Amino acid sequence: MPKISDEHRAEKRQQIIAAMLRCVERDGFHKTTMAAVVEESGLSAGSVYTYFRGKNDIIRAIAESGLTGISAAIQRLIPEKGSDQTAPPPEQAIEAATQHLLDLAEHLGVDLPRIAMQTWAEAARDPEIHAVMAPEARRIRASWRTYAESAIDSGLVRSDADPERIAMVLTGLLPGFILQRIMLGDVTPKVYAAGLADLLSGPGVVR
Amino acid sequence: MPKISDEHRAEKRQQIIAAMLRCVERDGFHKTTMAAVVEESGLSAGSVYTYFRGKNDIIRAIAESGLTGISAAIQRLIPEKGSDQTAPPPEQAIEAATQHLLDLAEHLGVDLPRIAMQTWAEAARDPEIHAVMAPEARRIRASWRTYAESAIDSGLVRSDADPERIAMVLTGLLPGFILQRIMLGDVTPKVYAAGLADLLSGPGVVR
DNA sequence: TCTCAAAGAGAATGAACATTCGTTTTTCAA
DNA sequence: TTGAAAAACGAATGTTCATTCTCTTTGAGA
Repeated sequence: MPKISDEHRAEKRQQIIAAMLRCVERDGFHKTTMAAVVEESGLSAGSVYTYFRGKNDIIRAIAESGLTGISAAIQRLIPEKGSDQTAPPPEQAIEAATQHLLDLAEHLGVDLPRIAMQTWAEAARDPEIHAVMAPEARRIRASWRTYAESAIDSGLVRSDADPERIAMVLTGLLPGFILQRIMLGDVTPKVYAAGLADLLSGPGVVR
Repeated sequence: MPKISDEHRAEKRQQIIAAMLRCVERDGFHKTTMAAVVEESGLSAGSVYTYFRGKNDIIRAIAESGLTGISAAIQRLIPEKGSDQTAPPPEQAIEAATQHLLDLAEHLGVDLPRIAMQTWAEAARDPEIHAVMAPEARRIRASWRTYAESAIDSGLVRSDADPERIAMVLTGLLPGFILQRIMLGDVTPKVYAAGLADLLSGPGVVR
């Protein structure tokens, strides 16, 4: 009985997802046709439908895998609890996070900013997509919160600061980076981080 | 010859745009049907098509009016050139800008964050929409840049800081606010600004 | 080697949708 | 009041698209 292994099944699903990602980059979710996904994947219509229940099922899969890994990348910036290492300053943390985003995009061979935009738009209108994406958003916020606590402990931020609020601001900087990449195309992790450093250094005297 | 005045024409167009905005809030651009816009507007299909060439034409009109007024609102935060007034600190500027966004949404009676998300997604995939939206994005950046220059002059930011970089960060905070409103729903202008204030105050000693 | 269940293919199907078109209603200059 | 031109209407149209269905191929186990 020729039955595909779970492994092969996962591979094929990935192949289809990758095909749809390439389409979504160009056309967004609702302007990509299944015919385009079929062609891009190199499979046939019938075949695609044996791996996914339908178009919405592929969209859900993309939303789920979405920005997975961003929260983990932020976690890595945070020194172990109880270690004597100090947290990096916020501008370094933001540079690392945005750079990680670009590296991830290059690794996947997709235009991550454009795809992120499409999935956020989908989350904004479809409660089901919102539900699958919200946990990662919460994880990203939580990672920044842990970072903020660590930054407070390290003396980088005043001790009576509220880590959750700080996490909101740091979380907010990422979509701002992505949107400006799309709309203006000129931001890079380095200059973005430098801007934050300028802002953070306050009215410090020059040299 | 019964011909509609330009004024009446503009009113009708506005009525149709408002109807489509209500649809887009729920369904996004490509899942709202013209039938839905027709019903929501209270007009007939034929009538809608005498005011707009087609669906894309309405989308373009929405993208054009988009976030108009945000850059102007930011401009208002900046003291007159040569005046002896000092610029507000960044956290106050961000609070005012985000609050203005929410006020504008309430005034228009629409869910501006959701609609902004949809238009950005559209800009990310359609060069024509990108082209009509980019100028306002540039204006917003330019307004923040002028603010940054003013903040430097006022001694709020170190004098060797680069105003363009600072503008990138401040510009980036707005979409970050909007996305977190959609995904997590908990940010408000006050707490967002307070988070920025915490971050900006650096390792200051408490009291 | 043979069998048969499952995978793959791609044409066919039917629903959904944007737009048009023929008709009716409204408006206003004469 | 009237007539003609424009606006409004909404059923009809033709296309596009997701999904299904039937047929063919594949390959693991007997």
